[in-house]
Amino acid sequence: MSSKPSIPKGTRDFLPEVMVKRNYIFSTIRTVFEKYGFLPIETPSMENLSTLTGKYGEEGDQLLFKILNSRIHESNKKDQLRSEFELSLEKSRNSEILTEKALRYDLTVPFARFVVQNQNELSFPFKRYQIQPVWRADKPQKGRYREFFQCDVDVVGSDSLIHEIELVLIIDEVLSKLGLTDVTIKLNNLKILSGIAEVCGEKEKLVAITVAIDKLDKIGIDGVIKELREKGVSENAIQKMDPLFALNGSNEEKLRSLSTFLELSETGLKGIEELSYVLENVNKIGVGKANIEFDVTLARGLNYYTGAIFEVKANNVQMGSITGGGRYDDLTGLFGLKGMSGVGISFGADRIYDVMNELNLFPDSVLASTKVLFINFGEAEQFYSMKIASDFRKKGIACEVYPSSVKMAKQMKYANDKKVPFVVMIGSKEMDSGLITFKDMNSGEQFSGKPEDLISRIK
RNA sequence: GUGGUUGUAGCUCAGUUGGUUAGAGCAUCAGAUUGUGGUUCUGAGGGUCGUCGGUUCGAACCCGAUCUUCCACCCCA
Repeated sequence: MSSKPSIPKGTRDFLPEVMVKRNYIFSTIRTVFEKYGFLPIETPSMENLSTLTGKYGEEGDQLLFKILNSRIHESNKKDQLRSEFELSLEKSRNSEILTEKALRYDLTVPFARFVVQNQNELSFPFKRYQIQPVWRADKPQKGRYREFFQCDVDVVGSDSLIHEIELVLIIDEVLSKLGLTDVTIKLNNLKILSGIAEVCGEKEKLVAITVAIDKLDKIGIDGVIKELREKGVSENAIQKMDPLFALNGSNEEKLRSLSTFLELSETGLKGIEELSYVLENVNKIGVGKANIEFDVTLARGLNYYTGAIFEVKANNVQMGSITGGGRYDDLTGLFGLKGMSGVGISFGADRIYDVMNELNLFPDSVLASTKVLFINFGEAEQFYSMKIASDFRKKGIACEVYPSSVKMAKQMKYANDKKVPFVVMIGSKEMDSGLITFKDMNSGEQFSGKPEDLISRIK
């Protein structure tokens, strides 16, 4: 029996009205990326499972969309398939006989794979951008989809902090171009977090510690301490961490008190130095309205970051981070290419869309693709209009001729609904005089003149 | 994955202890206005009440399952 067709949970169809707005976001981002010298690449939707597993931590592995191997019903190893499947029911495991491919989880790890694989074609430092969908087998919520677009910029083969500085400038420029001015760019450095763990004498508990203090905002000091205890962090270490929770003041003040805290950790001090350098120089160059904040509690779970960590939050909107990233010193090392430091960020296009939609930040002009609509008064008038429309298009003006000579109110309404700014009327009067009548739909004013008069008005 | 929540017209939502033909606003379409939209007036169309099953003389309403939405945890764009 036929039931309504549907699409998988967490995926969406995009109607034209939505697509125009999405494309506005993509093209804004792309334009900025290119202005900073980044070049586009694409990689396949699916990667070998072995490329992805183990790169995102245990949680990440669970969120991979694995692809079942094709034609297993034709296999002559059915016993092996059965026993592997039985084992998979008991615990998470990857068995190549069952699944050897997965949809990509992000764009960074496939990029590292790409760099290693194509290293002889690339010249370093290599700056690339990549705008493609990624997939996560997460439980969907608001702002959390199973298929969504990431817009990544990364540079590999350079450990210069100039890139960290430029990434902050890129974030600022993209978001202010989109009208997202009330945002906070949070910065931290993994070396600072390592230093903290070191000073507390719990170096090997780094992940547990960072994950716990990341939740400070949410669960408070007591909650963090409780979680630290549960994770087996010693009382002594927890006590030592106390000053961290009291950090406040300007970025400089926070860094100063932290450098005292970290004075015995070479790594920690290096982190402070890097972060100070980035903050100082970003300030010198200057950004728009974005707040830039050093946040010690900012810890991203990804276990490949080694230096700078970035995260961007839109203020006054209930939405997770809209951009995130960091520096990874040895991601290509996992694929056999040592000594290639990389750093990059990723804009979450779908979340940016949701935030912009909620705050009504899409300009009307985004929706107005057609600049001129020619009213259709009949066949002779229609072809006369089409000739002029053709001239307009040669001048780069998007226009259309209404397809049939239905009553004018309907044609006007079409222009109005589509937010077309100018309507041209050519009836027998205009055909005789060689002039055209055109109306400015915003002001309601109507003029008579040559086609060039309208063109100059539009430009 | 665990726990909870939601679903009624294209959209936002009413719908009484279970009781004739399920309503409103907005949107759509038609007319008032045969060369003038966005304002106004009149009218019309549009629903298997998420889906499947159960209880009942009778279900939008009660029960079960399933899907979906949103929320918390986990994690994250």
